[in-house]
Amino acid sequence: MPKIVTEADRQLKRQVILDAAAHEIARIGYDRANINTIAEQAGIGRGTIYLYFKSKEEVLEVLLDSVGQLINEVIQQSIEQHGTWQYRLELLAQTFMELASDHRDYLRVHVSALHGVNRPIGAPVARWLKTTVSHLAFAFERAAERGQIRTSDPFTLALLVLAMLESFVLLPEVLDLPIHEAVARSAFMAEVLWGGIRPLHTP
Amino acid sequence: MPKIVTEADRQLKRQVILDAAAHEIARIGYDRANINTIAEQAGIGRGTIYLYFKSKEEVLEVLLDSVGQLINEVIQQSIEQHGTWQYRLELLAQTFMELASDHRDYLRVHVSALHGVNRPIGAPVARWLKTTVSHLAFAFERAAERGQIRTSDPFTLALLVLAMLESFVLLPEVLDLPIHEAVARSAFMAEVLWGGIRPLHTP
Amino acid sequence: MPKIVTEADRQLKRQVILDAAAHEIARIGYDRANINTIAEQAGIGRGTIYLYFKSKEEVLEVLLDSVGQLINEVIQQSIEQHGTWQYRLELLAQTFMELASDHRDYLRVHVSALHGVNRPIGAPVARWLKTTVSHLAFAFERAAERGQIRTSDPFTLALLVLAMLESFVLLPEVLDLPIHEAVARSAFMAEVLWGGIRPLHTP
Amino acid sequence: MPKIVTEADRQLKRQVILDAAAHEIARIGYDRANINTIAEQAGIGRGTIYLYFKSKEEVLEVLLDSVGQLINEVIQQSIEQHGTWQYRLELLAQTFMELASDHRDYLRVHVSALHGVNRPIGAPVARWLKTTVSHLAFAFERAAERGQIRTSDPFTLALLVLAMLESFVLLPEVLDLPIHEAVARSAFMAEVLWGGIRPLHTP
DNA sequence: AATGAATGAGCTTTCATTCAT
DNA sequence: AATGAATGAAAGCTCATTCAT
Repeated sequence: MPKIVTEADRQLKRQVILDAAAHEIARIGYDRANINTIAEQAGIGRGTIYLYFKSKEEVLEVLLDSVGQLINEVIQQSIEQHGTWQYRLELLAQTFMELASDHRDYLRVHVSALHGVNRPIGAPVARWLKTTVSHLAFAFERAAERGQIRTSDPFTLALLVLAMLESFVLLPEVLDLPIHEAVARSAFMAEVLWGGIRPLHTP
Repeated sequence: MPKIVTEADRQLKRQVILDAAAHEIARIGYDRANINTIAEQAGIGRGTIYLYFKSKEEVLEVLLDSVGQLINEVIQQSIEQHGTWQYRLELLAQTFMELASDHRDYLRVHVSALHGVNRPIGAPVARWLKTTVSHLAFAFERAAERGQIRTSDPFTLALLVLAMLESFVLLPEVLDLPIHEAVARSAFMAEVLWGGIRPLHTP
Repeated sequence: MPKIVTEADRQLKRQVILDAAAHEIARIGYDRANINTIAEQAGIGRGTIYLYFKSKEEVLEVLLDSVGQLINEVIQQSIEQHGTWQYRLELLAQTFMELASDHRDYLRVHVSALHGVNRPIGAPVARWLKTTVSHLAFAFERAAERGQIRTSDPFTLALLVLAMLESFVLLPEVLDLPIHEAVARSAFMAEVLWGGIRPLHTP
Repeated sequence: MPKIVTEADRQLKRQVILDAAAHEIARIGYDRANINTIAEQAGIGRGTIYLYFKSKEEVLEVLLDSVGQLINEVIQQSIEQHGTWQYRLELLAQTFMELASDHRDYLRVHVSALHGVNRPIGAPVARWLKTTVSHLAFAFERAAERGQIRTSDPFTLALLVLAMLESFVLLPEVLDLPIHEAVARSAFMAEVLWGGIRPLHTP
């Protein structure tokens, strides 16, 4: 009888590989990240990676899709909340920061790919950006229609919000902040943003 | 008899090389950018590059320093203006957009290196960020002291402003805008930002 | 309780593996033939092959021995016939063609290994060639002594005959002939050959 | 000034590489032949080969085209001779043998590729075979029309002749003959062949 | 000063073979 | 007995850098 490997086992090992890959790519970038090193860090043989992924490129694609989904979920949950948009923005900033803290390597890879140059490999993240900006812009547009926020350009606003969020992933590295400090900063970010879009009559 | 090459000639050719390098790196990234292709685009021989730069890495370093200075000048000139901070922010956004439009390749390389992963090569841009954030934060702090703007965290505010500015390098890819449209978007950005930091008593 | 596997069962499964191997090797050659693909085509697991053969190399060896024996039998039966040598040659050509048609993959592998380069793996076929040429040469020598054919160099004649026969394995590929046409061609081959060695006084 | 390398220099070094490749491929076959070893035998660095050939596959293609041309020249010169066809066939056999002796590695590669299995890489030689068989068949057809030889199937006859010639590349390995002996054998081959196709009225 | 031919380290990927189940 | 997941040696190829000219 063959060794029995369930689909769950496969997914588990895929995750181990993805984690190792995220670590390496976050450290030295996709091009320099070495399949051999990734395998070592994943505690498996070099060839084993190719039983789980078609190529090095596919590892990155799955990685990016995975983190893209994570981010989308955070955004979705935040902006679908009941309550004021001030509150929603605070929540968005905070949960995004927590995500970045929990999955630091993944976020680094994501941001790196997003702002990275136009290699074919950047395409998936570019698509992600367009989609996510659109969703966010739509939410802003509805909010503006209802007088909950005030904006003349929901699309660009959405891009700005995403840019702010993603730039905060850089914070820990640049400022060497402990995590609770960074969370506090995210609150400030939400505050500035809210100031920029709140309806004039709000206090 | 050796050909006489003045320092000005050297600087000129260095610039030609840097332009070619910026083009290639903006296109496919530092790691994939090919010294041979860069030499061809610069119209010189492959080995000649090494008479002007120690290594491929040095080319990038000089490139990044160069664009870093360009950005600093734009920022400096904008925030040192006379007039309201609302005006200064508008000017900053606009001139930055013009810079991004005039030196698109350079800016792409800059943003890519800034958000890129932690390779040794990223260090120069990280230093640039710390310095520039500090300068900007200092200006915001002074402005806050004078009641020209309202902020509780000048440092983070500075980071937010830079994040907004740099995010606009993505605009062409995301929105496919003609340049005058993009400039208009920058005005919107300044508007939101100003809304977020203007003193409460301002109109 | 171990499954009981008789020697006959073993031989049967060995044959299945050999067939699959012949198919793959005939298609893309020994070096590129993939153990995994062979196993799939044989309808067994990858590791199972190693219960029946020591290595990939051994599979080829057995394959070559097997087809070598097949050919020898055809040759033996033809030249041991009663009747004129003209008849025997015709029969040889025809039955060889039928063999090539019935076991096309096996013959392709055989010819490929025979004319292939001097890898250790070619040794078995080289031995086969020496032996078979010798047998055929011996028969020609006896026939010459009895005046049934006329030749000054039975050994080289034997080599020529084998070369002609084997070259006909190329026929389908070169001429895209249907099988009965190819058989007709084999008759022509026998005719030319007979013309070259028949005693002068024969009609 | 760059190092000046003339086209003649290039061709010379290409030839050195081809010779080394022919040696290795004749020894262990195309698939096992190692670019590294070939480079070593050619006395150059590993990467240098790729300055002269696009890929390992191209090396083989050029190699095969080159030997194909050599063979074609020998055939052409022989069958265009004045004199009887008996003489032409003798000449053909002899000059072919000399070719095989002068360029043993090249001929081994040629024959190996010709009888090798249907890898994409075999296509060039298959084309060569079709063309060359056609040419030869055409010559035989004309000769038959003029009553110089007697054959009912020029095409198959041409294939037979080529098969005989190529089979003699195996001679050294099978018989371990010194070269003059091998040439003598080629005379025998021509003799048998001539016997098989000479017009009935010839002596 | 300028060149581009030459180099070899280092990369991704394949695949015969092993072995726990 | 049978399996297929796991392995790592080995291969082709790219490219930053050197250096003879």
